[in-house]
Amino acid sequence: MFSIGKLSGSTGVKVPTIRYYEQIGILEEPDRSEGGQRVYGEEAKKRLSFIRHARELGFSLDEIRELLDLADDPNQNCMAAYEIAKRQLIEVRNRIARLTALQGELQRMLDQCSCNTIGTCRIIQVLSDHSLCTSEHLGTEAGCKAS
Amino acid sequence: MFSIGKLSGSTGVKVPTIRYYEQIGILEEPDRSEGGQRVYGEEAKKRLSFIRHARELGFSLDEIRELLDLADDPNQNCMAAYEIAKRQLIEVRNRIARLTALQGELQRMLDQCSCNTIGTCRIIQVLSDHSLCTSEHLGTEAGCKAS
DNA sequence: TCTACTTCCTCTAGTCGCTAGAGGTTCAAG
DNA sequence: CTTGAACCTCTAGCGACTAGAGGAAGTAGA
Repeated sequence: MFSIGKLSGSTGVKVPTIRYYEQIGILEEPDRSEGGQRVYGEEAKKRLSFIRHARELGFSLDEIRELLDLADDPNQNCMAAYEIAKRQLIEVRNRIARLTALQGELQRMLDQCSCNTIGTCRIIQVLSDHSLCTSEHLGTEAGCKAS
Repeated sequence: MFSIGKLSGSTGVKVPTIRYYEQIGILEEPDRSEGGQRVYGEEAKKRLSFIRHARELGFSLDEIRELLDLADDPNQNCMAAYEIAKRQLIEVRNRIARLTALQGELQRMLDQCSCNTIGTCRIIQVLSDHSLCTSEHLGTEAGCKAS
């Protein structure tokens, strides 16, 4: 029996995130104390750990919802889980490929920069002119900075 | 002199995205036709191509704003641009490292799955129990599926 | 028991980089 | 002159949280 803070501490999932998971329905509504505060048991902890681990492995919350449904029914065939994981693996591979192309391009940019004035700066030049790039780095691999 | 549609076609940036860039101030407000429609010149096209290319290379719009400011002043020292690009390269390297760990873990999960029932499914087991993982895959590399 | 302090509650709004849609106007071709 | 595409503004939504306001509940020490 723990409070949301203890649950957070023991799983590494932040308190507002736990409440968010409850809100979107991937975590059950827990019992409440007399004063109305959330009280969790072991089952909730297991479920939250599962979610956290799956998030770390890059699964979306929708995929996790599916995986949790599967996990709740131990007699089902696990082909569906296999498919979800396989899709994720392919996704990860693609992202690695795109990022590797980016890495090469960035490295080349930096290598060629002699750090004089902006007017002659290779970095600015390359950004201005895609044709100066060697590889294709076309993936939309942008805007998802890890925190 | 082109309309927003032509600009979109020649740069590969979608029309609403161009308007969005204007709204957040990284693209100048263009002249307007008598009827009030946007009319762009070569300069806008160059700037938008720059933005697009930088986005492809994974820079955030804030970083692009900085890079554009730098590009506008050709006498400045390009150290600042170098730093921005270097930061980005480090970021990309980190993401590759995290994703590679994920990839390994997912692969291992799939390899061990014999596809019987959920009750014995290795995928579900691994997700339930982090200690079954070999490598550390702790990065928050989640939720940013490429489109 | 009182007090102080931490933790908890709900609610709303913001993050990033767009994307979608409503409801209306302008433009270009035939 | 008509048609239909492209344009306009505005608001709201996506995913997965994060931040903050304003207040209630729980807990540890005096």
